[in-house]
Amino acid sequence: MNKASKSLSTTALPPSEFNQTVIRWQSEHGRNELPWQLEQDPYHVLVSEFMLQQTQVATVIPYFTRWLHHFPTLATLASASEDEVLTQWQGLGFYRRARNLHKAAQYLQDTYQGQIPAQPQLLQEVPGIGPYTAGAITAFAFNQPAALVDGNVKRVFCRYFGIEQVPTSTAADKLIWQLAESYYPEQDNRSYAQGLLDLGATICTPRKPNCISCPLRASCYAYQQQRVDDLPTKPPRKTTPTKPGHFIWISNAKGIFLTQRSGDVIWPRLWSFPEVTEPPPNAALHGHFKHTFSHYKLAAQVWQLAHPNQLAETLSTGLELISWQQLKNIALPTPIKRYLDKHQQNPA
DNA sequence: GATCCGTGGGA
DNA sequence: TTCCCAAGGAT
Repeated sequence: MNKASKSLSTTALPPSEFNQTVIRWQSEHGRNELPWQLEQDPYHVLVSEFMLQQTQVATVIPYFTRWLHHFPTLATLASASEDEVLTQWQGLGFYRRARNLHKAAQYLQDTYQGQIPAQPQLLQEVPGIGPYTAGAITAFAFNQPAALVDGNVKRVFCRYFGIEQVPTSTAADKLIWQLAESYYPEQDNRSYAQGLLDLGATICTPRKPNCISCPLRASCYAYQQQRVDDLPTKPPRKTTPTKPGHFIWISNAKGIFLTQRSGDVIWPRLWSFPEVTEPPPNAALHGHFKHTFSHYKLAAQVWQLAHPNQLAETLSTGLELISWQQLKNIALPTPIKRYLDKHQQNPA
């Protein structure tokens, strides 16, 4: 017995009873009609898993539906342009996921003739697929045995097994993955994996879990010890800084001058007002907006200039005049899109 | 190991 | 208003 497992719950069910309990509960109370569950198409699972990375189901659903309409197959996605991909992703956030999904489709076309492998170690070679997504695709697309650990699994396991370490720590991550490897079933892993996620999303929630409806409560460490509100252990919270930002508004009757951002900044490869480090001299304030990211807040000021040549030499990227009509066909960050919607009526 | 990367909804 | 956090991965 290793050090980590010594302090774990001694009332936990053995794997076979645990996973059968989860499977039975899933068939009765789990989610079985999500859009990516309707047809057992590995491409649908692939797309959904990329979109669901750090993003809630309700947010993903409309994006997923539109995506399949626009890119119905892996081949259509692989042959699409990056701009087209980003336009379909705009507003969903974490835009690297979109570029990774695009690269993944091309990789799968080139390497496997468009077939998605059913083995986690092969899947992890695919751009944008890490340990969780590899297990998820194996389970959900192919109903094959594999472990998977996401935020739901971490929360359920921390409570059920009495894991005290902060779930984002390396120690907890290693322990939870070891448990996940020990507990998945050889048969019916799709229902088991879905059941774990469903439990975490609908019963074993971060706040006010509905323990009375949980099929695992009788053998759950946190429930028995009345420590459901203590586990998983909260990490120390950090304050997010507020950063100033300066954007430039240059418009005329035809359209507005925008720039496509570089690939290694926030909003990579999306279009926005040109951004500068300092307000330009003699510029009038056109407006302002605030926006909250995952790790900082942006307090933006938008400065108005009459002509693009007032700015050209201070910018690293080129300006393009985007017609007012074309705005709906390019990928815009949400606050830029919002600002444009607000000011486009009187664009002067 | 720590940081970066979006956005929206709920309490 | 503020804070939390969601089917994580890459660097």
